[in-house]
Amino acid sequence: MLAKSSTELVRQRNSALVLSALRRHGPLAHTELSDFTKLSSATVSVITADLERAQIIEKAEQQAASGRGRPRVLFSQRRDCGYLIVVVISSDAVQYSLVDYAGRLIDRFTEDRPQEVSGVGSFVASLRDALSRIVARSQLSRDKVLMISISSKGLVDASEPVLRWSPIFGRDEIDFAAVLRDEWPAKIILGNETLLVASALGRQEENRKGFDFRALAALSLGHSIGLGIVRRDDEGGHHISAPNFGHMMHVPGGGLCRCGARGCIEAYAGFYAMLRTAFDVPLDTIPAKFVPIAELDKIAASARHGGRRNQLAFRQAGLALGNGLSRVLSLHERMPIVITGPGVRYYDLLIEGIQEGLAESHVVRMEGMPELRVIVDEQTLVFEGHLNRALSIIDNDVVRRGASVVELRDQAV
Amino acid sequence: MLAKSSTELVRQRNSALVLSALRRHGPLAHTELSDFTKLSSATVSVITADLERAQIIEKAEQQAASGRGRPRVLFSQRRDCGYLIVVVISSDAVQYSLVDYAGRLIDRFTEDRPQEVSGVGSFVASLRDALSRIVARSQLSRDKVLMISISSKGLVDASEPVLRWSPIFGRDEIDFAAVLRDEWPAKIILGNETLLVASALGRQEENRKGFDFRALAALSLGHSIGLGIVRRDDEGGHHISAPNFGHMMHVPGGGLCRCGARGCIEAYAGFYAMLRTAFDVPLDTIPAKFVPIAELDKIAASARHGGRRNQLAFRQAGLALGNGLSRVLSLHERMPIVITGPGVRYYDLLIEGIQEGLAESHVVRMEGMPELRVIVDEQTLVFEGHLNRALSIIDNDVVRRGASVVELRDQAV
DNA sequence: CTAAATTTCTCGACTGTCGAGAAAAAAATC
DNA sequence: GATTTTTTTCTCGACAGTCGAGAAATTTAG
Repeated sequence: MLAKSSTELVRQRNSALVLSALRRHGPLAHTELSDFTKLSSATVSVITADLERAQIIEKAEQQAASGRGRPRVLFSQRRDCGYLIVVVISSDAVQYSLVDYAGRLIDRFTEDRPQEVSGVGSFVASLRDALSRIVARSQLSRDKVLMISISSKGLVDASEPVLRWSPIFGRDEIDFAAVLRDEWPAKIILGNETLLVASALGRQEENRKGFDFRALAALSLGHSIGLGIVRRDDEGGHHISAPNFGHMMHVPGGGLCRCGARGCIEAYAGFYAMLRTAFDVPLDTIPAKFVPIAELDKIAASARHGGRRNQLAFRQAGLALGNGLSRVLSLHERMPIVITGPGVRYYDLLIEGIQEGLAESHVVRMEGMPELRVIVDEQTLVFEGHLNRALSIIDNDVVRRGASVVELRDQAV
Repeated sequence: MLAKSSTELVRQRNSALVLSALRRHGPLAHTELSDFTKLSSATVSVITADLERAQIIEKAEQQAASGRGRPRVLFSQRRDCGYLIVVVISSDAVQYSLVDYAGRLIDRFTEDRPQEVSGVGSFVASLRDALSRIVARSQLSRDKVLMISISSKGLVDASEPVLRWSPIFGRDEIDFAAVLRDEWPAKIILGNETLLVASALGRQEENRKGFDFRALAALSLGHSIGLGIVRRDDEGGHHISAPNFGHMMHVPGGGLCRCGARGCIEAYAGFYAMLRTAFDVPLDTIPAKFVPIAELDKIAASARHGGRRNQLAFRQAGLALGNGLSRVLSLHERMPIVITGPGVRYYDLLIEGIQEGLAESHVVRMEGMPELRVIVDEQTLVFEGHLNRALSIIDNDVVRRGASVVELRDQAV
C-alpha cells in the first residue's frame, strides 16, 4: 500500500529539489533555481527563506555584477551545516576523508592495512581510532558528523549497513551500524564499491546526455570482479544495485574460487585466476590471497608477444566476463557497459574473449553488441559516488527534519 | 532530475489511494476508506464527492444495517465508467475477455489459432476481428474501452507495447500500438505472461503476509520457460520485470534452441528439449515446434519407473533451471521462487536437478536454499495479473484526468 | 419516546503553490 | 547628475489541499 500524500510532503519534496539543484549546478541565484526546478519564483522565495532560517543554505557574498539590472544573490549550502566522513576500504589500505556539507574535501589520510593480522577485531579497532582522529584533527564535535559512508568490495546487505562477504574478511560479517552506534550519532551507510562507481557514472551520463539515459552497468576488474547497475525510473530517480556478479556461477563445478564455491566468474577472471591459468595450475588449487600486479604485467607482456598459454589466460577471463555479462543483459534491458578497475590495463587482451562470450547469447543476437567503454581512473569515481549518494541522502534527511525549521520560525516570531 | 510536486499532485495521489483501497478490499464505507488510507475523514469526504461527481465511483445500495448507529453507505467503482479488454495469447489459442471497471467479467471467448498459417498478418487480422466482435456482442461503443491489455510468452519491450520475440512468431515483431491505434482510442499495454503471474502473486503475498514481503520470482515451465520478478520498493510500490530467462545462456555453445541461439536454458528445460534428451537426439537438431504433452507424460511415467535415459532428461532440465535460478539470485536478492505452468506436473522429477543446480552456487552457499513453492493453476494467475496491472493503470489515468472533474464541477455550479 | 451508538458531513485553521505586480538595484542614456 | 531601462528579488492575494473537531444524521436499545 502506498503512503498518503500531504502538503507538508509537497514542501519536503520541493525543498529537496532545490537542494539537489544546488548540488548539481553549484551556487545558484533565485531566478536560476526557479528555472531548474520549474517552481514559481514565489515558491522559491519561501523555500530558500525557510532553508536559510534553518541554517542549511546561505546567501553568498555579493558577486561582481556581470550585467545590468539588480545583481543576483547566489545561494549555496552552508558548509558548516554538517559533515560527512567517507571511508574507502580497499585490499591494502583504508582511506578516510572528511567532507563538509557543500561537498568540499577538508581532510584526508590513508592507513595501510597490515596483510598479516587481518582479523575483523583489529580492523574495527583501527576504524574506530581513525574516525576519532579525523574529527579531532579538524576540531569537530562528533554530532556535527551527519553521516559515515563506507565502501568495500564484496557483498553488502540490501537494507542494513552490514558487510556480508568480502574478499578481505571472507564470511566474517561486519555490522557497521552496530559497531559505531554507541560512539557516533551519525547515520551509517555502506555500499559496494562498484555500486558507487555506477552511481557516479549515472550522474555523469545524465548531465551529459540529458534525458535519453536509461541504464548503465559498471564492471570493475581487479583481484576481484565487481558489477554495479544504475537505472533511471519513470520519475527520473536513479536506482542503483550491486549484483553479486563476481560470484555468479560461470561453469558448474568449475575452478575453485576464493569464496570457497566452484566455478564463479571471479575464479576465471580475477587476477589470481588468470595467474592460475597462465601457470597451468590445477583449477582446484586454493587461490593466492594477493597477486602482485607486476606478476600479471609479465604475463600480459608475454601474451602480447605471442605466448599462447598466457593469451589463453586472458581469453578465458574474457569469456567468463562475456558470458556473465550476457546473462546480466538477459535479466535486464540492454545497457552500455563501462569497464574500469586496475584490470583495464589488460583490456586489449581481454576484449576478444569478452566479445566472444557476449556474442553467443540470445540477447546479443537480438539486440546487438552492447556499447563497451573503458575508464581508467576508478578511484575518483568511487569517491564521487560516495559524495553523490551520501549528500543526497543527507539532503533528504535534512529536509525531512521540518520540525526544527518550525521551531526556529516560532522563535523568530 | 525529479519532477516538482504540487497540491494538485497531492490530490491525485490521494485519490488514487482511495481507488486502490477500493480495488483491494471491494466496496468500502467512508470510515473504512479513512482507516485504510490513513486520510482524515474530511479528506475522504472531499475526494469521494469529487470522484462521484466525475462518475467514477457511486454509492452502493443501502445495505441491511448490521449494527446500531447510522448505517454505512458503501462506495464502489461505477461499473460503466469504462471497460477493459484482456487478450491472452497462448501457443494454440487466444482468449478474449471483456471486463468492466469494477473488474467483473462480462464476456469471454477463445479463438483457436490455426497451427499452419501462423503469419503475423493473419494473426493481426483475427485480433482486429475478435476485438470488434467482443464489443459488438455487448453493444459497447469503442471509446468506452479504456484499455486493451495483451499478454504473450516471449520478449516484450520495456516501454512500448511491442512484442520483440515470441515462441509463436519468432523474430517477426508485432507493434500492437501501431496495429490498433487507428481503430481503438484505448491505451494498449503488453506484458510477458509470467510477468503477470508474478504481479498476481505479489499482490496475493502482500495481502497475506502484510508488510514483510520483499520480493518474489515466478517461474513458468512449459514449451518455453518464463520468469517474472516482483519487488516491493521503499514506498510500497511493486516493480515487476520479465527477464529473458528462458534464453539466458546456460551452456556456451550448447544445445540448439528454438530461438536459433545455442545453449539457452530453454534448450535444456523446455518441453521439446526434454524430449530431445530423452530420445537421445543430437543437441543441434532443429527443435520440434510443438510437443504433445502426452508424449512427455509417457517419458515421465517411464522415468518414474526407473527409465534412466528419461530420468536424465528431467535431471538435465532441472540442472539448467537450478543453475539459471542461482544466477538470477546472484543478480538480485534472495527471494522465494514460485513454480507454475504445465511443467509442474513433472516437479517430482525436476526438483532434484533444480536443487543440485542451485546448491553449487555462492549465493545459495551463503544464504541458503531459497523457498520453492508450486502453484498449479497458472491461467487464473495470468488473468488476475492482467486485472491488477490494467485496472491500477486505469485508476491512475482516470485520476490524472482531473480536468474533467473540474469541468463537471463547473457545470454543476 | 429518549438515550446511546455510529457514521457522515461541515466548518475554520493551517500549509502550500502560483501569477502578477511592486520594490530594489545596477547599467545605459540623455 | 537625473532619468530610463533592465534584471532580479520580494510580496500580496487567490486558490487548492489536508486536518481536527464537532455538528448532523440515522439506527438500535431500552
